Amino acid sequence: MPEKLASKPREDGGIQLQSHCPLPGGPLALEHHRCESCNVRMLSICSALDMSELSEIEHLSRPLCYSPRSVLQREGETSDTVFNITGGMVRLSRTLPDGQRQIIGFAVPGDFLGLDLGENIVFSAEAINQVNACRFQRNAFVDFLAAKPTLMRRMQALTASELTHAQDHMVILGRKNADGKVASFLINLRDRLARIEHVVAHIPLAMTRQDIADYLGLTIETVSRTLSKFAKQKLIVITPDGVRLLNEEKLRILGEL
Amino acid sequence: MPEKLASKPREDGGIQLQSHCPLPGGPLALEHHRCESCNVRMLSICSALDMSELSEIEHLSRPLCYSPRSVLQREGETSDTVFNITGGMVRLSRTLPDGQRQIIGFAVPGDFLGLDLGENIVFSAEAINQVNACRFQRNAFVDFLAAKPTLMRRMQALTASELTHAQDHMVILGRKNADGKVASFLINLRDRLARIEHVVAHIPLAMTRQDIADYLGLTIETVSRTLSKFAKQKLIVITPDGVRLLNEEKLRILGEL
DNA sequence: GATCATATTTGCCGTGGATCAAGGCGCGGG
DNA sequence: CCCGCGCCTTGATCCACGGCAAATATGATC
Repeated sequence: MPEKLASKPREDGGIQLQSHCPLPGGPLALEHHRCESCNVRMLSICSALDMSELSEIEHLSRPLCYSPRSVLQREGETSDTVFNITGGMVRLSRTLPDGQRQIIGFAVPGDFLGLDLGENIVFSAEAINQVNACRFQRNAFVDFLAAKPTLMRRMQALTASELTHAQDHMVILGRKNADGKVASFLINLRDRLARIEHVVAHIPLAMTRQDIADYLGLTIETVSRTLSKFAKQKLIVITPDGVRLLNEEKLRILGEL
Repeated sequence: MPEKLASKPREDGGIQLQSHCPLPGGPLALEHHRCESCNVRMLSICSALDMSELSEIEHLSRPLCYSPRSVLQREGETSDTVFNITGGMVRLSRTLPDGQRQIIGFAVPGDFLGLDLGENIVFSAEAINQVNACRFQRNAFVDFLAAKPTLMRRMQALTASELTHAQDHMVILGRKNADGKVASFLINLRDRLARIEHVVAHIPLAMTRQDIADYLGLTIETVSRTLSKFAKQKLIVITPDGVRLLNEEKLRILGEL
């Protein structure tokens, strides 16, 4: 099952909490916002910092903008940077020797890339739509971390929370049928976006059907059929750039098995 | 698919690195070993401690022995303790509302239970065979942690490593067929046990076939059939208490897809 | 050693989701 | 406006794995 690379990503729909950056060709540097007024501060590791620490870390970070389909880090390579995602959506994936892909998660604003603080990259991270991120030199970040116990504690809590989330996903992959997988995907995504934006009526699906399939351990056809079926059952409405949930209760029940 | 609870576990085969404890009925207190001479010290979080810190933590820990099928912690409940596993094997599992079970991992000596440091237990932990563990009061442990940055750093590294391992397992669950799942299970278990004991000729399978199935997202019949097939192909030999790998190379290739 | 309980294996058959194939849709470029 | 290229959908068929049931192995108890 060789990967066919998608070529024209959607640039719409995704969550965007920060300013725009117009051009492709490597990440574009953004003028520095004050961390103080960062919209994802309380969602990210930075919530552990007080105002003075915040201005310290501001000097360590480089706010960047990644265009759709650009790569933040590539599995198997090494990297000396870590990221704090502040806008857009990032696809995190691993590839099997035979080319099959498993998407292990979608990073949204507030998420941190590089929790393991090691130089070896174990999963790829690609911008799905326009992505804003604060980039840090890993060494500088580690040093800063060593000097700020509350931040270290926050990193630990975040990593543990990611671990729990990974376990949730194991349950989905190992024990749910196609309906259950797609239903819980929609519900989970809704809940996640609700923590960031507060508009939940419409769920933008910035990722492709193939991405969803690779996330849920299904094929693109099964994802498409299942969504069509849900639409036929009046559980959702499929729009050009996402879905609207009509019967969240029923979806939640479906998602339980 | 209601769970039928196994009733008579094997008490053999599993890894045992610490002393024996004869009786069931709640965990049995063990005389305290010196942490200094603990056989899993360098595998566990304790590797971050120097001799003086080691004797400090020794006073916080209670070495216990759990009999097969006893429960260290139960999903959905709360707990004020955390564990360092020093002997035996522990089954970590989650249960879906409809009773289906997903085993999210098998803890072996050196592994830590309670990485999230929260009071809510998100997965059950049950002794598969006789298990030895050092138990800590969570509050006391957290306080100790706050005073020992190197230990905190070690916890973080361990949590991140668990996260990576969880991602590996997502790939297995989402993208591998039955042969690939069973083959990588055997190879991974072998590699893991090799880090602890150094005898690798024979892999003891302390867990039941049902456990393996619930770990790999398969049914017990498929696990059994696959193992039989591997045996017929001379890749393994099935013994009463485990398997012996005959053709590790071929298994490794099978495990790649 | 006989009995019993549970775990495991094996055969048979059904099905959910994969695979193969054929359009349809949306969008950017000429 | 038309064309071409991906993405998405839908239908038809296949097959790996699940579900069921019966046979067998293992180990515990008396």
